[in-house]
Amino acid sequence: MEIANKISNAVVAGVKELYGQDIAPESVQLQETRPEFEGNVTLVVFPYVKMSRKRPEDTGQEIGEYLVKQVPDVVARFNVVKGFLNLVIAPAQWIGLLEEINSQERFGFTKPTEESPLVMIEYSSPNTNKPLHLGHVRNNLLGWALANVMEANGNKVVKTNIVNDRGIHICKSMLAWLKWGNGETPESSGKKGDHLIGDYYVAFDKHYREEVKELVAKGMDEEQAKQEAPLIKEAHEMLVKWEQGDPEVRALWRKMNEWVYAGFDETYKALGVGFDKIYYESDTYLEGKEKVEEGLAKGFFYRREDGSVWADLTKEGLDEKLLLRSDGTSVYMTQDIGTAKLRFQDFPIDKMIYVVGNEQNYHFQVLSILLDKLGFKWGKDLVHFSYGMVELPNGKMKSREGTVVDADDLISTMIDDARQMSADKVNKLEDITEAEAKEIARIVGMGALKYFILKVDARKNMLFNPEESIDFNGNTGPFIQYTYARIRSILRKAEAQGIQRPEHLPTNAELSDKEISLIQHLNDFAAVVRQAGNDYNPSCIANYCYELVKEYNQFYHDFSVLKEEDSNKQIVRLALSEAVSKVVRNGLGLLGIEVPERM
RNA sequence: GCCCCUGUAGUUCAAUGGAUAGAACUACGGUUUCCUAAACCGCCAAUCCGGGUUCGAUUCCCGGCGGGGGUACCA
Repeated sequence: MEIANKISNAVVAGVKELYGQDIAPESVQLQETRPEFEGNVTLVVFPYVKMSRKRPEDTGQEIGEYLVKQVPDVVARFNVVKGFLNLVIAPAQWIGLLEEINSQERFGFTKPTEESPLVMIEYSSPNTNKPLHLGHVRNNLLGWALANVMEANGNKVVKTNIVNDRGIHICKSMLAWLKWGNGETPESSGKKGDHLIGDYYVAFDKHYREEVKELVAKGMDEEQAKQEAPLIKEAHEMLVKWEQGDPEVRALWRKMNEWVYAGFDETYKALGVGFDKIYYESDTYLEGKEKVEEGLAKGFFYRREDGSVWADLTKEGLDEKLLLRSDGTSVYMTQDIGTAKLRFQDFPIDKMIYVVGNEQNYHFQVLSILLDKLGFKWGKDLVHFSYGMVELPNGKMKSREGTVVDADDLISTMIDDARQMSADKVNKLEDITEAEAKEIARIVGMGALKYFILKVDARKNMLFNPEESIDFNGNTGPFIQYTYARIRSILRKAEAQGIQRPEHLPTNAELSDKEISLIQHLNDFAAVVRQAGNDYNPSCIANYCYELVKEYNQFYHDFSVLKEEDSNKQIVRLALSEAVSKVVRNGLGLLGIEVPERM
């Protein structure tokens, strides 16, 4: 960055002196020089041809001459190809840059201060009637990664989760459990609590559909049958009892939710995600109603004849939106308003980020307007971090059709596969304990899963094929982890041999083009972290880590570190290796991917 | 119908408006006396179609076509 700044400023001065025009330093377009040309940094000169009124080649020549004259310690020499001015940077600059990268443990990160804005990130937000699936996994990994990225960009971050713990869906599970459960518990069955509840949800649906089918066979039309089926009526009665605070229903609800939470906690732990503050819908939905009444009193909303409450957003180019049903019960929007109220009471939020799938884009557009009207200062600029769906080869995941990829199954499969993979390797580590092997399999298996999901642009839908297991070779987490482990091995051996990297690198050390290019890429890390924060998109970090490691790997076969005779070169290579391992560790760390010291 | 997102090798993914659009997987062929072969190298292969803006468009704008999502008492 430092080098780019120096060049940018010099170009600004040059354009001023040569052509008498003022340009902004940020507008200067610099890029890495293509390997087929001599140079390290390339200035795109097309923007200046209008000012110079000369051919691109001549313009480049003039600017190049100016740079060599004015900043000789930075720009050693140059050449011009078409409209591209290729600059050769003085080697000492690169050494200085490498030294700087190595001197900072958290290179590229900005530390939050007391004055930093407080960003709250909501993610995960599960329903308590079924276990987590692959879609939730994407949500959780993105939420966690984004929280890390925001923090690395100098924000104070509060991670939060809103648990949808009430509603008709939970009543369905409860009812099924009462009818067919025979008192089954997680302990008695050996099932994880969330899976147990999920099974009863499925059981409800199965019996319910049978009932509907019977009614239809008797001549009732399908819509009516869906309303009239005894099971659904019973579930509704249970929901009413719940709302009335019926002790028995509430006790059962509490018990079964506890089972689910215990199950979720296991999954969260395996995924390596967590929260600073958890909200429950059962606590927030009444707050939402209150807030809506308040808005009604202030004239933001209106009540229809049937008693339902609406927001008219036609002026904003949207539709009218229901806020309270005619029977007075709350809807999704109401609950989100209530949750916002509690959150604002609990924290001085400057910015709110909701990690929620893109199927709810419209919902958040509306929520933003409503919160703004209701006086939440961050409402207008709330961020809906809208990520794409995970699709299966035959379409979307649908729990009713049994086409869901269960999170727990997927996690254990990945870890088992990683274990299998290392067992198959010819050169597997010998002096390894069982516990260590297990831990490595966990890190690698989870690394493969997390990277697979996080490398994809969050906004886009992505495809997961359950038939093909997630790869461990190529553009994958394990590939990066493996390189990291090898570098660590080199560093351990260097230390054992008493080879030390001095604080200041030898300024006269020679650098190859590839080494310079690697330093440039290391330096890019800071910009990538910033970009991830600005775009709310962690995927660029994943792809960056891959590129960096791939480049290092190519080196690895070209040069030796420990066997290099020239001590200056050896020290530089050691420093490079150390920098790569550090940047990769920090980069993957932002994504929630761990690195093994050996594998 | 209306609104939003999206379209890149056989497949899964990249590419601040910049030079010859990159990887990976798959197929085939090489490379271990050498810091961990979960590696490296080689080879085949793509911007949905038509306009526009620009010195320059996968990228921005308009129009088609294809895919996904949303659309007022589900969450």
